[in-house]
Amino acid sequence: MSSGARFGSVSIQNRRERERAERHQLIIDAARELAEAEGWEAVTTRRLAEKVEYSQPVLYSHFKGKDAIVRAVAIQGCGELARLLRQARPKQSESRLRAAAEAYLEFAEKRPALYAAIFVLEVDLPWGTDEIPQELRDAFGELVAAVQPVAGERDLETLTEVFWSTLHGIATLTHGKRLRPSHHEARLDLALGALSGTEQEHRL
Amino acid sequence: MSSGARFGSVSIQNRRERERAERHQLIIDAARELAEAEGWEAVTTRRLAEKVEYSQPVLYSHFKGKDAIVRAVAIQGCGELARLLRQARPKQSESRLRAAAEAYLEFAEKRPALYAAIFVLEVDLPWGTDEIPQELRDAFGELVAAVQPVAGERDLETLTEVFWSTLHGIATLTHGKRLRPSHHEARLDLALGALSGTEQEHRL
DNA sequence: CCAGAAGTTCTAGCGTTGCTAGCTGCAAGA
DNA sequence: TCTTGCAGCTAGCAACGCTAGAACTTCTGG
Repeated sequence: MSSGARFGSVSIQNRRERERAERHQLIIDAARELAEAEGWEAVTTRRLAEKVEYSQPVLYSHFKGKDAIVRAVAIQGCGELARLLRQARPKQSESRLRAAAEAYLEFAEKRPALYAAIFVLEVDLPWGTDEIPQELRDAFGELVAAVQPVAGERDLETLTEVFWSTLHGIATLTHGKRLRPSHHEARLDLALGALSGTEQEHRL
Repeated sequence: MSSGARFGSVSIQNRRERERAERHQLIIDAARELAEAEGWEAVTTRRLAEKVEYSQPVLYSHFKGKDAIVRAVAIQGCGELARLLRQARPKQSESRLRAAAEAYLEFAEKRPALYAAIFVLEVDLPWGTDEIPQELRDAFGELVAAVQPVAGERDLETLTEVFWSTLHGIATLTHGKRLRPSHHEARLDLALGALSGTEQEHRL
C-alpha cells in the first residue's frame, strides 16, 4: 500500500519534528535553569550538554551557537515578564504605575539571570532594526499602559521610555549592590512621585 | 663608605619601586586603551602582555587576575567621571541638574568601555561593604551636589539615587539600542522635569 | 529478508582563554 | 669572585566555544 507507506512516513516525520521541538525546548529550559541556579558564567556548552544528556554537537544542530541559546532564553523570559506585568493589577488605592513598577522590579530581583539575559547581556536581541519579537512588544506595551494614566500632556511613548529607564537603572544598580537596600521603598516613592508629576509623599 | 653604599642601595630600591609603579600604570592604561579600541572581549591576558611588551606572568605579579586589572581601570575611570561632573557647570539658563546629566550621559556614550568597566561588568567594585575608593565617593558626591538645588523637602541622598538610576538606565538602554535615538533630548527633558518637580516643557 | 542509502549522534580534537609551575639568567651582597 | 635571591620567561594545564569526520541507527529498494 503505497499511500499507506507514504502516510506512515509523514507520521514518522511528524513525530521526529515533535521530538526535535521538545528537545529544542529542553535545551532552552536547561540553560535557563542552569543560569538561574549558578549564573550565566556557569552555563557552558559542556555542562549544558551534560544536563540535557546529549553531546555538545547536538546543541549546534538546534542553535547557531551559545549566543543563540541565550537569546532564546531571553525571548521566552520576555514573554514571562510581559505576563507578570499584565497580571500586576493595583491593589487598593495603589496606582497602576506602582503595580507595574513593583512587578518589574520583583521580576528583576527574583529572576536575575533571566533579567540579565533580556536586558544586560550583550546578545543583541533584535530590538531596533529587525522584526521585534512579539514578546518584547508585549512587555513594552504593558509598561505603556501603566504609564498612560499619569502621562497627561506628555508624550506617552517617550515618558514610558523614561519610566523604563528608571526601573532598569534601579534594577541593575540594586543587583550590583550600588544602592542602599534599606531605601528601596523610599526610592520607588520618589521615582513614582516624580514621574506622575505629583508632590505627594505617600503611596499613590 | 658603608653609609654611601647603604644610601645607594636604598636609592636603587626606590628606582625599582618607581619603575614597578610605572609598569603597573602602563598595564592599566594598555587595558583601557585596548578595551576602548576593541571592546572588553578583546582584552585577553595575551594581547595585554604583548601590548606592554612583557610576558603574561608579569601581569600576575601586579594584579591578582584579569578581574583586578579591570577593577583598576574602573576605579581610575571613576575618577575621570568625577572630574567631568565637577567641570560640568551649567551654561546660560541651564540647570545644574541638566549639566550633570548631560555630562554623565556623554561620558557613558563617548567612553562606553570605561563606563561598562565601572557600572556594567560584574567585577564587584567595593561599593557597599569594603572601603569605598575615594574616586567612587567623589563621583557620587558630584551627583548629590547637582541634585541638591531641586531636592526641596525630599531626602537628598535617596533622590540622588533615583536620579542616578535614571541616568544609568538611559545610558545602558541607549547603548543596547533599546531606546529611540531620535528622542534622546525629549527623554532627558521629561526625566529632568519630573525629577525637579516642575511641569515646564522647555529646558530648565 | 537483506544490502545499501540517508540521516542522526558521538568521539575526538582545534584554537583560544585565564592562570601557573618551574627554569634561566642577571644583579646585589659577602 | 662567588653565592644568593629574585625578576621574568618558557612551556603547559584545564576549560572554553565550536566542528570535522567516524560510527551508529533507521529507512528504502530489491
